[in-house]
Amino acid sequence: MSDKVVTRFAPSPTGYLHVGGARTALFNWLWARRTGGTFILRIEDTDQKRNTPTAAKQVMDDLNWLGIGWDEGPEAGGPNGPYLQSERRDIYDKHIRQLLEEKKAYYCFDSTEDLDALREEAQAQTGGFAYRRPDKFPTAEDAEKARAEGRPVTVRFAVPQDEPLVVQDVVRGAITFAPREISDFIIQKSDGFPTYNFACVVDDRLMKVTHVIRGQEHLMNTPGQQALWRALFPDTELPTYAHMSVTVSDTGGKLSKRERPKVLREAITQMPDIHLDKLAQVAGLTRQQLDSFIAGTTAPDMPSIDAMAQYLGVSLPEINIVDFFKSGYLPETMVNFLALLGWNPGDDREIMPLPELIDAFDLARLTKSNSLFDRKKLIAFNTEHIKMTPPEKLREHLRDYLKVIDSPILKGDDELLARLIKICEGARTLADIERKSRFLFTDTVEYDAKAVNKVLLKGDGLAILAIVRDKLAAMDQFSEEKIETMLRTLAEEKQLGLGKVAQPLRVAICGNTISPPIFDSVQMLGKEETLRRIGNALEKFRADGK
RNA sequence: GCCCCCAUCGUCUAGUGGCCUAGGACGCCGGGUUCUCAACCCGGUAACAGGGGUUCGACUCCCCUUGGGGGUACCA
Repeated sequence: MSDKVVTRFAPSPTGYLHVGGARTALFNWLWARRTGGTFILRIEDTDQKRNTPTAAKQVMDDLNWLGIGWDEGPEAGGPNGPYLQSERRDIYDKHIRQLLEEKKAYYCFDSTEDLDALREEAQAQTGGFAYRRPDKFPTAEDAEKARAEGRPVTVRFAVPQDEPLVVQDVVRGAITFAPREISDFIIQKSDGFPTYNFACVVDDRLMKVTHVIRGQEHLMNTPGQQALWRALFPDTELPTYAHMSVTVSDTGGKLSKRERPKVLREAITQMPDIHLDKLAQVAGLTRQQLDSFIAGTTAPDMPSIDAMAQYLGVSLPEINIVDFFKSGYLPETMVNFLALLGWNPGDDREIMPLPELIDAFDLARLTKSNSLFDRKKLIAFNTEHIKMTPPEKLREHLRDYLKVIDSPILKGDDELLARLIKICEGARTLADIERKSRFLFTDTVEYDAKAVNKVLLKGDGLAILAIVRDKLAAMDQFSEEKIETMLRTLAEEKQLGLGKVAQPLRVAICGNTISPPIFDSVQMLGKEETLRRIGNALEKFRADGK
């Protein structure tokens, strides 16, 4: 088969794109790029209960941030659209009718309670459940009657029972399933929508998908889907399947969206003196909603969670792709890191720019076993990527980051951002740069008690600070070189390490012991503001200390 | 319960029967550099889950046990 490769990412739009989904999207995308093929984005919105109206947009935003663009799909269009399954109802209906006519599918009128009872019974007997196919299929008239009586009408696919179902998988080889293990599954729900297992097969065929790359959680669906494919499209070739390993969290269990609310809830429970009314207000929740969240019965939406975490100073594990964005990771880092979860180039390369990644990617090198998402290693990757990203590009990333967290540094122009990047060399995340430099853009200094105590109150930090103030005041040229010379000379004169001189000054101007190099920090703050802050500090802590 | 998948340092992994006294990366530990945080430099620690086979020879092949993961929906 020499046809062009076609892959697809088919998320159900239930919320933000999380790392697992991003990895699936990435592998499909990489394979399409590697082979010069097509990458399709298809939105699987067949569950009316679960879909939120903005979720598809959120997923697309996240993919775009990662740089994973689709050749066909929503917004991009394409010859095999529409790409929202909710807009393809007539297509599914047609194929359902075909199966019904060919007696390859049949109507069912069971209620939820009926099915529960059947399952319970099967559980007790054999341990496995397979829907018992009726000897005679209900007719269309029967279905009409049932509908009129208000009973639920679904359609099930009659899974062929004559031979074992063998799935050929790129990563796992041949996997054999006994046909009786595969139940006659529902292909059309009582609300008329197709189920995932059905829509997926129809669309993969109609969209000419050649490679289905997805998580291991879909492995058990595959024999049924393949049987359906053969029933629907005899004499056509099945796509190639690759079931990737799953990624689990390093905080314990499964990498799940529920982790963030969980961590926050635990943090709240452990804080003895929290003003809960204030917290509710910060989160934009009623007190009742907050109590319900703390009790573990509900989880508020993401902005509320974020707001509370920020207010309480709790850092939550990043799960969604936007979380990583907001934590100051570069998209290049995420792509590189995610690619290496369940795949490797076969040599010792790890930090790889995108073109290299694409060039090296190969489905044949997918890993079989599950992997843990190691945030420590992610940070190391980000540090490397920050180092190797060209300054202009990094500046764009920084500006995007500042926007998303709404930082006061946003006021700075390009030249200034470029300088911050330069003097914050070695930063691990964009958040490092922001945190360090923020003091340059705020009017008031928030003093960190520990830093003040250690650097200003203990020893003669204040005395040195006073001298530094006078020396700075006397300078007519306020360049970082002059400032450096002055501070070094002073340290030498006093027979002190530079730290003894620099640290009091640092705490005075930024409130803690962390900032960009002191000479740059002072110069950028400016003479007037630096002197003002030193003055404030002297006044405040001389009084306090005595 | 039943079905399916997986199993090398703490973590991600290389390894496709002899090249393995098991390699790399992150972490961790020790040392160096340093105005803070980082970054950087040098060194070190650490793994083939257990038991049976097959073979002249098993990390590599087979079986069992154990452990982990997934599925078992009118969710995808």
